[in-house]
Amino acid sequence: MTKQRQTVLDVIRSDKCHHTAEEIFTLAKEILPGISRATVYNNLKVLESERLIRRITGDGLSDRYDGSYIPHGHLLCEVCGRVWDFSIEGMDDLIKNEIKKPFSSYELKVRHVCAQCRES
Amino acid sequence: MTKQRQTVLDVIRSDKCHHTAEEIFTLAKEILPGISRATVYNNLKVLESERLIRRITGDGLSDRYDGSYIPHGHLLCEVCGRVWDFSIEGMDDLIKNEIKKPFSSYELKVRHVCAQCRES
DNA sequence: TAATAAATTTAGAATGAATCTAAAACGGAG
DNA sequence: CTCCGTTTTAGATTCATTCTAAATTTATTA
Repeated sequence: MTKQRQTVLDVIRSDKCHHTAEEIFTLAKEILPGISRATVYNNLKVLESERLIRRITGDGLSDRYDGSYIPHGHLLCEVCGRVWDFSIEGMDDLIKNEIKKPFSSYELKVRHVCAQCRES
Repeated sequence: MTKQRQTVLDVIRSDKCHHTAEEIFTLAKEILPGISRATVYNNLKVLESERLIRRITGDGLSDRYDGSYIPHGHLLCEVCGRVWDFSIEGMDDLIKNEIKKPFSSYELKVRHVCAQCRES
């Protein structure tokens, strides 16, 4: 665990909101001014493979990163791209019953327009 | 409905498999050799907005397009990117009960490695 | 602690899917 | 047929992400 990797993890964990790689890069630079974009991307991959973070695919917008491991749904604003969590109890069983095969992960993404974007 | 738009729709509907934009472009060129990549992308957007097709976001790989409107889950191979359908009865109610807000669409994506990719 | 091997970092170049541009072609209403 | 808005086209552009190769850091072993 290098100081760069720890910083990336700290940034992701320091906020309920789910940041993009670019936002994480900007925030990490405030702590380690010399950090490179490639290092952020490298570490996002490593941390994801260690299951310390989870990538939320952006549906055309940038991907975002989630520091929580508890399975949950994502409510994605189609306009600004921000993501909120919601619980999805029983989803695991629903999937197991349907596909009857091993699977590595799943994601439930619900698209809407958030209150803030609806106003403007 | 131009002949280009009809061709794109025909290509998407002519196969159970869910093609990428590039594959649709290649297949459309066999029917209309002069068709341009931009036209394929334009029409994919138009057809999606008319709810005649649905975009399946590729999770890092290319997006794919689905000619079916019936809500269903997608089983995505992490290696080759191909997508299979499965049914998700009761999902609509599950989401409505959880988020209690209007939403425009949702997608359940399950990731695995398909039999073919597991072999090689 | 020194020597060596392995992993990580860095800046910038490269990739590739998707979008944009502006000019040309098309299509439908009258 | 004529006009005007829409669509098409080729190619340039964008932008997130990945790759590269050299330099640095970290870990291992002596």
